[in-house]
Amino acid sequence: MVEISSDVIRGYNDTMILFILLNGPSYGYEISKQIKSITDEKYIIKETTLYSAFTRMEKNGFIESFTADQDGSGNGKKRTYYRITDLGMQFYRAKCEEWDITQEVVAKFIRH
Amino acid sequence: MVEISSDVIRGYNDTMILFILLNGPSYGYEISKQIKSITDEKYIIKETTLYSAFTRMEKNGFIESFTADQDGSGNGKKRTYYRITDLGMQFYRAKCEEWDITQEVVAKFIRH
DNA sequence: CTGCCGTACTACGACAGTCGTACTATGTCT
DNA sequence: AGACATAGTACGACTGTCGTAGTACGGCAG
Repeated sequence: MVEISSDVIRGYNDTMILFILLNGPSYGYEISKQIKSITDEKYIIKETTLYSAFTRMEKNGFIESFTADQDGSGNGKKRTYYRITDLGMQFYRAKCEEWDITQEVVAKFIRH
Repeated sequence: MVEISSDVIRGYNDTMILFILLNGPSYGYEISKQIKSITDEKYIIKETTLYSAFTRMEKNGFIESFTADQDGSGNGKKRTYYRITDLGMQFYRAKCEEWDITQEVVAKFIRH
């Protein structure tokens, strides 16, 4: 099993998180599980990486946080949810474009 | 013009350098020019990044250095050349495989 | 003959993002 | 009672990249 090094994904963790948030607000644990399942467990984001990404992206205005109950039962258990902002959308789209170029560039140095 | 962020390429600078060295020994300045021309100036490696990559890769046993004249004239002007080692070859091949997976993984989070 | 550009580096410190480790706390399953 | 999943926070270390600066030589223009 080929491991993806963090130095490669670095700079795309934010993009992955924002992608999940395109489908509506979500929270840490759920997002990490989704990334895991989308990639067939090929990439598992570390908790610390994830939560520090939240802090950074909220500071940058790419996401907004709010707290809500775990279920609709109002039983008091809270979770921190995140929602993508317009600025976050813009950033996400820019990253997608950048990815195309990056792919092209790196491919020139790959030989099989 | 879309700029490639260093956080994306990070972890592939070494691979690029090794790719150049597949065609035989080379040295810093020449390698940087080749990367620039191969990528149509889409990616320009910083000098400091390049030379610190040399140090790191030599320590890791991926490359070997030797000094030689600038031209064949033996006029005393020296350059530091680098040659890829067997271990470097192995590393390069592993990185190529890793790239395939990475591409696949990241693509799942890109929407156009 | 002076200054600038291209070549070919080295040194040093700053910074950002990731990661290891550890800790808290609740609920459920066995 | 203890393990496991959930849902995080705190803190310090590490790595690779980058900005800045400085050295040194050769060639060419003005």
